[in-house]
Amino acid sequence: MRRPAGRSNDSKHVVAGPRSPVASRLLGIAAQLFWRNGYAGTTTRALSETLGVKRASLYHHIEKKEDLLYAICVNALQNILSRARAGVTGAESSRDRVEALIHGHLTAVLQDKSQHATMLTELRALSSDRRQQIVAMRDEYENFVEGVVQEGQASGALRDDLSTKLLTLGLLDLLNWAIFWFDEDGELDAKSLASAFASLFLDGAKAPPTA
Amino acid sequence: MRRPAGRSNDSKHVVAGPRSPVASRLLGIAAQLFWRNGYAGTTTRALSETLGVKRASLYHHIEKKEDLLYAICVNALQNILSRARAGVTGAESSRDRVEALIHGHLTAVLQDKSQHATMLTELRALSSDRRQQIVAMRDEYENFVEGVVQEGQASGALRDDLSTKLLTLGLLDLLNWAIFWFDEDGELDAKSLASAFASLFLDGAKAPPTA
DNA sequence: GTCTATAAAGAGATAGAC
DNA sequence: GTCTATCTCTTTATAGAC
Repeated sequence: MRRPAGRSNDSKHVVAGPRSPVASRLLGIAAQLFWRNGYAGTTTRALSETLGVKRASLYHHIEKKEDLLYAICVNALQNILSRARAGVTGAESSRDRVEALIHGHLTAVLQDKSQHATMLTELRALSSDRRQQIVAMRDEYENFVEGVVQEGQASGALRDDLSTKLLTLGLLDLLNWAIFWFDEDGELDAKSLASAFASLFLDGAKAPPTA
Repeated sequence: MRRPAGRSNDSKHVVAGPRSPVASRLLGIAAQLFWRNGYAGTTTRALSETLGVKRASLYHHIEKKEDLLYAICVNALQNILSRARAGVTGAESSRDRVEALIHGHLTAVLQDKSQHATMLTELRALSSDRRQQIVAMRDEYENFVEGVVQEGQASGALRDDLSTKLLTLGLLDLLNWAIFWFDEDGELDAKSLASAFASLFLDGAKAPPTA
């Protein structure tokens, strides 16, 4: 788990690892604990106990704790980027593309809250080398979002009195941090939330003119 | 620093402590380190070195590391609640109240990013007793915001096809997480950002009808 | 692939002098 | 209010048997 995942064919290996029981559960468990207690606040003891193995057994699957954080970040970003791209590609109008982006982003992050939240908040704990790689992937995604917004402005679908950057950042704020309060067991499912937030972002919170 | 701050007159004591040099810098330094490295990732060694004293000297000012996190959370929430309340009180229309809330919230959190970011992301590291106190304060603030939104809907200023809760959560997402990318040395100052986000939230990102 | 045992370093916190 | 010195516990990680 030492090398960057890049976009090569072995990236799935980083994500799920060999099919053995512990390896397949490792990333998911780690993400849950990292999200709940933070990366530094999660001990290898807690990891091994949750997995049901002794501490030393962890080191058959990873070289060090940081490998888990790195794999989680790569995983989360690959996931959201591919989902958002897939959604946007199928859409026909600029407005549809923005809506597809919102749906893709929200369904991706809400389906795996722990991994995405960990990527968003614990990136700082990575070694400088790996952190730079993850930041580059994150920038790649943000540039993609910015491109969709930019195209929306150019086509006249989105307002252009606010800068592309600011619209993009506002949109990402709205989308990323729903992780903190979204309840998958609540009344609202991810798709409904996405529709509501698409309308909120595009049409605003103001009451429409009564005509 | 062991007892809850409540709203009593000694709350300033929790915030700034006695006027001695180290005590007055303690919370600010701690917030910066907690934000950069996380609470668990910040050692008392790092704290004391940044302050320029030996580690043992810290314990003249606090009983334990957690005291710092608790004081930062109390501080941040008192600050934002009083600013938002003050802004909203002066406004005349429902729309003005929403705009005042956005301005108050953003200027409060952007003026002290470290403390607010720490409160938002490191709350989990508090003891269960203190965490409950902070969550109660946070809920008090969120209820205040929800009240402003609710009143906006009742008065016809805000749309009511989306639930009060959802509008409130969307608004808080937009406002809270600007901490992550706002640059106080950048071109955009906090007031301009607040105006832009107020317009984005209320009017939406869609281009207005050309008519 | 998992285990017992242990190394080696780092953590939070305290005692008591000045 | 700060210091030196130290205690005690926990941490990540490794060695080597099974």
